[in-house]
Amino acid sequence: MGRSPCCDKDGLKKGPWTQEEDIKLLEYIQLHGPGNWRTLPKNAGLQRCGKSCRLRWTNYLRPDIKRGRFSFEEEESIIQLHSVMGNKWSAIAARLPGRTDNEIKNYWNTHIRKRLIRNGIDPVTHTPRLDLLDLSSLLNSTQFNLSNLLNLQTLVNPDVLRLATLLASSSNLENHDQFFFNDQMNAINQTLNQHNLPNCNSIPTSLQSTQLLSQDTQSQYFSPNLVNMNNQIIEEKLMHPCLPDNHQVIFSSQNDQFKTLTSENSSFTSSNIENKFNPTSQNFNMDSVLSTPMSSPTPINSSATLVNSSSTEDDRETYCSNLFKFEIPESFEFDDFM
DNA sequence: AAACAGTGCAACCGCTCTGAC
DNA sequence: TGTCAGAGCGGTTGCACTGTT
Repeated sequence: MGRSPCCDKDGLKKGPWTQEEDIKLLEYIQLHGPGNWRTLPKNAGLQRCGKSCRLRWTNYLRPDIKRGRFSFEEEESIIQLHSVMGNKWSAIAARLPGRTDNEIKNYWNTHIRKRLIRNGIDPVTHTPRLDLLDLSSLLNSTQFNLSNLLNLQTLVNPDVLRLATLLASSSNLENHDQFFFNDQMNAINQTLNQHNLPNCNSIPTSLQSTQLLSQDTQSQYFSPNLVNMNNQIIEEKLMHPCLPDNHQVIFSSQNDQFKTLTSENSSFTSSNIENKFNPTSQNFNMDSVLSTPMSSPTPINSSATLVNSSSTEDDRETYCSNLFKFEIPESFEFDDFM
């Protein structure tokens, strides 16, 4: 059973490639182009398996390969894409110019996966492991009674999420933090599911609540063009079980696309109503929601550490850990919030 | 300083899948 | 329909480097 090997392995070299071998392979491919890997080694004068040549080319010698450390943006993209695609490394690599599937896979296994685990996030499901979450400290706080909260099923969805939203927005989360915040939102929904509560996916909508956004802020988010474009884009109140009456959503009636808060370089559209409020949807982009400047009606401290693309491994670790530590100030009245 | 353990990464292996013929 | 080459994937190996004892 099984197919014959791609080439006769006897006498073929294995292990690290030498500079001479690289030059031979490069020169041959420059003349004839990549492909026909079975005959390539012989024609190029290489004592290598065709597959080895192909891997050497695709993973190292290709001119568009980007070497060096992954930037934070790349890392963030990998996590985001992995949450959607799983271990489809080539598909992920196709969206990261200059990076190979093997490189991404290695980086995932040696860095990202470990970091997610350390920070209580399941690297497979991308949902925080609630048993490890510091959110438990919040739930166990003297001002927070989970059982009381769970009895208020009509309020729990939008308001718990509003609380999380407030915490996040007041933390001035930047792009890096927002991605992990997205995972936390999933965890909250997971908690609701565990208690047989309706899963509320109204996070983007909650962020647009008129309770949270001043008129000025709203006009800042939604350009006049968006609103007045021949009445093709309208403001509409969607019927959603999680939404209080004053929650509003803006979407285009022309192409049935949801228009949400846009940051300077990202916007979120969705092709149908169902996806509009589903943060786990492939089309959902938490960045576009959370990266928008927002007023913070309840100043709450956060220990989230801002990290830029040149941050160190320790920095990333710090912000990952701190992201799960919502610090509730003494002055914060949970009863008032509820 | 030496031995050892841990880590990161390039490369490989064995297998499956896909598309062309 | 079967065969084959190429592509892709998960897992593993080997080695260099670094940190710890």
